[in-house]
Amino acid sequence: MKSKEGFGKVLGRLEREILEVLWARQEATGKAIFAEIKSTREIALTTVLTVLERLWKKGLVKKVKGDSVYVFRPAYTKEGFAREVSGTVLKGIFEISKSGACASFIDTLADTDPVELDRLTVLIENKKKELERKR
Amino acid sequence: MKSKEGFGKVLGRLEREILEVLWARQEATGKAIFAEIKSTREIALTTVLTVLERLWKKGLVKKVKGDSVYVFRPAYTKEGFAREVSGTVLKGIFEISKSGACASFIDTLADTDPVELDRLTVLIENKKKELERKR
DNA sequence: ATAATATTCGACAAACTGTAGAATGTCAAG
DNA sequence: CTTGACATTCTACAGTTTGTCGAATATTAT
Repeated sequence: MKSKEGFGKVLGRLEREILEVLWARQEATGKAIFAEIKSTREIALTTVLTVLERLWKKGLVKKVKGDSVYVFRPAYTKEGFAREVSGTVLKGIFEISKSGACASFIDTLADTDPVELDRLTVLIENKKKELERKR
Repeated sequence: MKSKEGFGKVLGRLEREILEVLWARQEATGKAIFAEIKSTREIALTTVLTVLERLWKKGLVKKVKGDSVYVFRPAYTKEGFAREVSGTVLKGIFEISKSGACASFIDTLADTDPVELDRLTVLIENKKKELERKR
């Protein structure tokens, strides 16, 4: 299966770069973010500002007036964001095939970081207990 | 977190509908697919044909000349497709946050179908054994 | 060869993302 | 209060993706 860009692309390249900067710094001005990205590749300040604005409209970053300049912050932690997004995506994929998605999940995890398998076992146990308590 | 359309949208609405028809039928002519979708909502034959063509270009369906008419087939099983796609998506999300994605995976699964938790435990055990064998 | 059918082409609209210059707003120093 | 310097927003365009079809072309059957 090819598909150049990959399916379920979650964010655009620049959007992603910006969020990564914000997650690393907790908060930053548009200019600071611009500077950091600029150190990597050619880009205009307004480009960064525009995308920040879009991220704000999407509710992914917060914008607060600081000392005469707006300061941006991520609206979600990396973990929270990954959680939300994968929740959405997985729900969609489960609709297509739960078993396929499960298999792939384990494969991908094992591929990426086998140690996580143990942690996952624990998560499952906890979840089971949690479900039982509710019952 | 809002985001009207959900992140990681895997396929467009019509693309998805068409694939679902194909997965259900194994194979079908464009016309047959058109008829099925038409029974649900107003749509033109060429619209369906065009999207079938695009799915073919993406490598998601096969197109074979049958008895004077092209017959389409899914290029992947539902399971295989879900597997591929979730592999891609998850790899991307893991890059953002493995723990977040794992947590969400368990949550979503427990939400959708708690019984699967046990099956997942088995999958993990098998995967661990497989990894050990390789070592 | 004609009429009926099937298939492909070309187009347009609406989102989404990247890109950035132009216009406008703000605020402090003179 | 006017002028700069800097900050922010506006407007615009290009490229991609998906949905949508009519028109043109090709194929088949009569």
